[in-house]
Amino acid sequence: MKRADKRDYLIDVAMQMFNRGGFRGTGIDEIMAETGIAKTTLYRHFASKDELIIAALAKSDEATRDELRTFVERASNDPTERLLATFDQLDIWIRDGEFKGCPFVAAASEFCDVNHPIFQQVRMHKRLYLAYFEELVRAAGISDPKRFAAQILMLHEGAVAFAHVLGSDGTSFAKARGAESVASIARSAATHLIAAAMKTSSGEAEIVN
Amino acid sequence: MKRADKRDYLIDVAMQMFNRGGFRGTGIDEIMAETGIAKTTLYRHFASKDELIIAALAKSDEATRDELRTFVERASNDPTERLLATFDQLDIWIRDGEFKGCPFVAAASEFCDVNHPIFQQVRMHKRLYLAYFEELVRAAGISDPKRFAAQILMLHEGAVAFAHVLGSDGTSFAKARGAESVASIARSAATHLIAAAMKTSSGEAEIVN
DNA sequence: TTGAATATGTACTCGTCGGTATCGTTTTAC
DNA sequence: GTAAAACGATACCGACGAGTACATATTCAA
Repeated sequence: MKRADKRDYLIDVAMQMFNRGGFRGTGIDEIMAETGIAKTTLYRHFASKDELIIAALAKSDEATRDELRTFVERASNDPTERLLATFDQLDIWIRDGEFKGCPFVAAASEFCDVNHPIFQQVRMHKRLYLAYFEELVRAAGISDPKRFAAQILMLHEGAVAFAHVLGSDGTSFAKARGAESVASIARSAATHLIAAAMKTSSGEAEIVN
Repeated sequence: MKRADKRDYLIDVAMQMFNRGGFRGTGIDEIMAETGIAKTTLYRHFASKDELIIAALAKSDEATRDELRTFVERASNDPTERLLATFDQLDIWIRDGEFKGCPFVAAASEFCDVNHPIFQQVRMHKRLYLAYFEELVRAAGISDPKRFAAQILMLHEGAVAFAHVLGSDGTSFAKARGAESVASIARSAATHLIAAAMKTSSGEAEIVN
């Protein structure tokens, strides 16, 4: 394995383990054991555990945003449908057996000092996510796209937290109510929000609460 | 200070510190230093740190649900207004300088094994929260209250995560857009959802996505 | 007042975890 | 083919954190 590949492999495995066991909860030694890469080598690639975490989050940020983007572009050409498609992708993520909530939110909880570089990394990720939503909202011709994008993001984050704690599959909620997934419930909420937003932006400016 | 009071004081201070510095991030020694209570005494009250955490979460669960309940009951008699009032209380919480995201969600991230008693405690808390929302939704005469309550809870959780990472005050979002708070944006979304739900439940059963 | 329960303080154990040092081996680049 | 860089293994360090032991002081009930 080439040097660069080794670095990438390290990042990938580490991210997976952080997801499963938390950031503070996953030790360097465990990452060593799992990857089969020596500690010395690890520390030649990353100056510290924190830097490994940051690198892992950075790569994950890129990857998830890319995936979302391509998923949305393939889903439809209609801007409104595209906005809704983000919930379909969310659904896939949540249903996937590895789902353990949003690792970025988890990182923000574990490294809760706002000035900590890891927290900053998380903030950057969410800003970019929000910016992408804003782009989609703008394309759909909805007024006050910043605000509406925030609402959509909230629905996403909420669905993730909900599914994480209450269980996406079976445990407590989903099973009780047919087979409707958490993400699809969020999607349905988004549908109503979009309908309402379309109505107000097509007519006169209207104040709703 | 009486024994029981000491226990309570311990729990309160610990919870505050967990909020600020995370659960794993806050050491027993720091709690000692902050409370002025000796380690021996602490361990006479709680068998382990985990039990202290569980006790702290349990008390916080009671307290927050009680606060919400009384806030809502004082806010209005109209069931719909009551549902919306939950967002006003959310607003107060988020704006409060101590806000660091939801400690329950943080706990679920840090103790991410689903069978861990701390995770279970978190799950229980969210179930109770959800049940209360369901109660409010039912009172408002909205159909499929379980589902709708889930949507409201998602909006809440989403607003909390959003404000935690992106900053409720100033940092990146709120300041840019006038003085509108994250919670009030979520509230506005809830308004639209309620309006849509009222419309469909007053007429014929209607399938919306 | 006296005895039992409870508190304090300090010092200690013991495991873990992040990070380093050393040294011999393998790979890569030219 | 050879030098330089990268890798692996193992042992190690220092810090910290959870939890205990123990000897002393304080409260409180009978």
